[in-house]
Amino acid sequence: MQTGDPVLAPILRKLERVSTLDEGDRQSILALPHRTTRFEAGAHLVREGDRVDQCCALLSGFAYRHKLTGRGSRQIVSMHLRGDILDVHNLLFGVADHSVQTLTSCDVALIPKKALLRLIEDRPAVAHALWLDTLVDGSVFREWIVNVGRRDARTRMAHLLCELAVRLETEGLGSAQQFELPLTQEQLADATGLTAVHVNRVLQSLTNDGLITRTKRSVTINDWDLLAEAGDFSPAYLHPVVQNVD
Amino acid sequence: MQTGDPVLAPILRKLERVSTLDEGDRQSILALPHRTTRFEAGAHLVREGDRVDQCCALLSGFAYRHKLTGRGSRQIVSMHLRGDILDVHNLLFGVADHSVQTLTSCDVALIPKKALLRLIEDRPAVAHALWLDTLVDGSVFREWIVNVGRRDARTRMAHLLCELAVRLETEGLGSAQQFELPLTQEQLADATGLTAVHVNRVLQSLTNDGLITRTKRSVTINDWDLLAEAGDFSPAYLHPVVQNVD
DNA sequence: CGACGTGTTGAAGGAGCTCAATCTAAGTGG
DNA sequence: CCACTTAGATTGAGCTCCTTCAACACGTCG
Repeated sequence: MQTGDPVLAPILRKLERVSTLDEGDRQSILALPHRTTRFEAGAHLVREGDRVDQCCALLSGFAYRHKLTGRGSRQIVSMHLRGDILDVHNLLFGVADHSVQTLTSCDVALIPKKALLRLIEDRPAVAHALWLDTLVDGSVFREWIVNVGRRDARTRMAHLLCELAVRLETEGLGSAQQFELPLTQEQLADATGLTAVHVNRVLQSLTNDGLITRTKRSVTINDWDLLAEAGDFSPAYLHPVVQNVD
Repeated sequence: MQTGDPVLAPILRKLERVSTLDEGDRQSILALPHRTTRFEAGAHLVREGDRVDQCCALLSGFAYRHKLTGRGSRQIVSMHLRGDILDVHNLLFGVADHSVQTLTSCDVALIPKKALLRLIEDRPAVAHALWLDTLVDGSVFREWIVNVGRRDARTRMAHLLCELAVRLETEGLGSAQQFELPLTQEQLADATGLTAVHVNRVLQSLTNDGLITRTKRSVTINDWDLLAEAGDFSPAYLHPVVQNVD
């Protein structure tokens, strides 16, 4: 992140990766009223069932969304990093249907719902960009359904690592070769629908096969092609760039 | 479905369940240019990788979206019935990131992408409604991740049955007690991340416990509360009604 | 130091898978 | 109307991937 950037620049950059905005659109996004708050790791930004009247956008750190089953187990449904808007849905829904929690300490911009709704009315291109953003979200959700539904544990884990690597690199937070993985094995388990114990074994399997190297929370991908192959990963579902929408 | 309805009425009804439209919005939706086509069961409406320049909306019958893994297994990521727009995402993405296939024979309205894009520009309320529709889609995807990731086979199956029952009833296609289930056990397996054999056993388990009764492809839910309990089901994620968005 | 969160390891059990056979219902053609 | 085919449902048996439980290791932080 360049210093001197406007506070909301990461959000703008994220939107501009998938959408085209003009100068007026850009200015009105950067000028959104907001309150920047630092949250500690593990803080709840939104709880399932909350009435929400502001929108959270991640300026730094990592967060995730999750749901609890009635039996008490937890499923992480998405991971988020800098630039991600965490709850556009809450903008239009009244009540949160899932929780959002920080993974690391995070800087979060809290934007009043009304200001965003006004922006959407005034700036169709921004509305369009936000919509596209939720569509990309949807695409990632679909891939996650496939991942937990139809891939075995090792493949699932490799897939998740690949996704994180690509997204981190896209956002300029490390190379696809080497990045910080701020998830505990328990959290990795909740993201992959496994148990922490099995995550541990699967990580060992990937490590022993030389696909990755781990030191604490840092992951090195030794051979991208091999890991992508092991994870049945192809990045199209991330819709990383603007596509031709004639 | 009332006879004499405009052809696109089911789509309008669906949108109006989650959003508020005025008379002009309504008219412009109903006046969308389109071609109505009948597809046989099992027809591909969209294939992963296709360039798409029209949008499919279901007027009758059942369809589903799915992705294939590199290992050849299939995961159904969502079910669709009358009134559902099957590929809004393709409206904004250039290339389909998953396939859409009919389950039964279907009447499908094919709407040119350009017409829809123009509608979105001209009618902010319609754009808003379509966006909300994709947000509801997203919410359902999240619940499916939870279902496949964290619930055991029996619970998963019961959950899917509950979802279908609620959605069918909402759309006026049968009561929540009794409805047609047009999925083979193989397709149910692909929707739940199980195998057809195990789906069979789980259905037997639900039947033997008296929760449901099956005859061919028709399902009767004997005790809604019990099935919902067995399926860890609560319908909030379907966002069935307009919520207060002040 | 002790407590706690996280990672690691082992052993045992089970939920769900695989494979393969059988059954049923609904065509389809003669 | 019957022989034949075929898609789907059902059943059994064996196996395996992943879970569960429980112990221990390690680092950090009060």
